[in-house]
Amino acid sequence: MSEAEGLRTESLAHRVPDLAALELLLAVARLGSLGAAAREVGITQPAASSRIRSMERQLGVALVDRSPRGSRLTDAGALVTDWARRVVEAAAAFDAGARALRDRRDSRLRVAASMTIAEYLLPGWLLALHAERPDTAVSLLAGNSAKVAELLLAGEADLGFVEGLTVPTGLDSTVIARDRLIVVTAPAHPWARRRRPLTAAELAATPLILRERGSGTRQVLDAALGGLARPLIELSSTTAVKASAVSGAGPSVLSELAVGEELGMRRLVSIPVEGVSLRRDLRAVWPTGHRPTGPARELLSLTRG
Amino acid sequence: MSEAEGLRTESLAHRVPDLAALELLLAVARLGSLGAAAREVGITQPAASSRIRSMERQLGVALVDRSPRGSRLTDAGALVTDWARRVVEAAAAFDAGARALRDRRDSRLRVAASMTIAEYLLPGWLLALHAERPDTAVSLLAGNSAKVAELLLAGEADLGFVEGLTVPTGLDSTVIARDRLIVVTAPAHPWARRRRPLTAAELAATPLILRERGSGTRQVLDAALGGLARPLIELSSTTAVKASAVSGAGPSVLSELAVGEELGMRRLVSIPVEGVSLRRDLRAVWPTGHRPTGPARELLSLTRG
DNA sequence: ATGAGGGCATAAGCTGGTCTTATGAGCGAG
DNA sequence: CTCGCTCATAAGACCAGCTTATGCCCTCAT
Repeated sequence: MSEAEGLRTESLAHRVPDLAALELLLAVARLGSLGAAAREVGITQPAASSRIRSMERQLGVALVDRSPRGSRLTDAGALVTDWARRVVEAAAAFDAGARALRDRRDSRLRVAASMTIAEYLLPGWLLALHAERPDTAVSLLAGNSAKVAELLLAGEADLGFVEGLTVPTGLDSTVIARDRLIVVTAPAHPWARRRRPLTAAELAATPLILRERGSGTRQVLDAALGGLARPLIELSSTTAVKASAVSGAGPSVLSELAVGEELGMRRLVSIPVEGVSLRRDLRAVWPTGHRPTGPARELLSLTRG
Repeated sequence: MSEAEGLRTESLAHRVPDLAALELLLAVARLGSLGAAAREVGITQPAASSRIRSMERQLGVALVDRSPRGSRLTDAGALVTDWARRVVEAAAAFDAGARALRDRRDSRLRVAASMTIAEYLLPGWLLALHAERPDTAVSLLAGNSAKVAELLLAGEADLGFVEGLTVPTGLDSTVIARDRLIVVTAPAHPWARRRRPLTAAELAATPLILRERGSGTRQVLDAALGGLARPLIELSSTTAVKASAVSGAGPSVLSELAVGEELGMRRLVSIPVEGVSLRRDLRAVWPTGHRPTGPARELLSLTRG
């Protein structure tokens, strides 16, 4: 309670309305009425009125034009609503993922996935599946390729997703997407100012921030360079690798799935490379002969395109 | 209070921990200790302990392994944390945008931007700027190209961003990115099953869901088709157009910036087109002769790559 | 013209969640 | 063996946000 606390940069949570308020705002935008929005989210009209008002106070911006025949977003409100939609979508993905982690047993569809896929792609697929088949309970187990294969072969999972180069024996597969590994550095790194692409030899000769051996990402890189990748540090999660690269510890090689956000915000920059193929296939896998049916087939069809 | 209410699908806000809890989880992941994380976010250790515990109850998943010498994430916890990070990042973008809307006057940098750029790109740039120059207050005014030009020429904005085909007279500009308009439909639309690309003539002959005339998107499309785009409906926001297209009302033409999420989740599919260039430049603009300096130059350098 | 109905705002009171302080217990290092 | 770090538990205070009960404004239809 000291005075000094007043000077701290208050956390996001104090500056950003909570999810209930953001959902309410989206409902107001869609329905054009505070009362109707209140009904939709299951609160009373005065509660909605007060919530929107306190959100406007918090943001310091008028969001809705109230009139005796409804409420419309102001220009600023429309913009805020669009940004709010992205927060709510991220929360929906979080929810879809968390449900799948919880619904361990007795699920109609048990999925095993590699970390990168579980992290970046699966929540979206689960949302899409939920939109089409709201009552399909899905459970998720995450692990490396070997673990995914083991679960499938033991009958403890119905459908798997892997990102390595090889398909584990005993499994059939189909390619559902392609991924590309890219070389990234912090913007301050000398490589960021190169005018010519990096050569494979240069890449192989430079110590890199890498995932541990055995990860799908590392496998692909080692294969592309002929088993030569030199680690500067080895870290056990993609997130740790990214954080290290952003902080300028050195160059790294990461899936473009993992670094989209960082590239967009220029926390990392992509370095062109020539003479080496860093593409890899993302595959759905299942025990040989047991073509996916039912919910598994449904999910699979959502992932292809 | 009827019993039936217990059966309603509870809203996201009831199933997703609030932002403060998610930030706390990220701090625990980074620091490896509940107490240290508590200090970082400015609460006491028991509060952090209880918050994490109730989050675990809410999600039905154990997130951290507690030990007398620290706390580490479980496997499921690591996954949840990665999903949480995306929610927090979306919230940070929301916050950056909202601050810019609020800080109207007396800002060191006044930005005017077209809707699409304000909606999809600017929050990320503002976050990056804030990371490098935490004390730069930025204000944002959104409008169409004409409005942006007007603000710049009246000296009410320091830097503008537009997405149209032409640069308004009296302004200098530089291309900061390229955008592409793509033809999209709901997955059920016949076009989604075509094997050959759409021709320009087919596109011009088909009524489309479009933004109103005068929007940057519409300008580009009209120019590419020779002024011929036929509207099925005209809507005044990108969001409304997307919603209409997702619902299957018909094909639409939208910026790839706007539909990334929808394509990823297969709520929309992209239809290849031949014989027509739907690329457009995104430009930073400023009054002729007044090259951006100071914060404006800083922001500009973040947007280029 | 006049009432019905939908829209929003305000006031008062309750409730529940979440924080704080205070304390205890496990483990490791000096 | 004790200090220092970890986390857990208990008790009480506090505050935010909800509901219920109103009232006013505007529009539309009778």
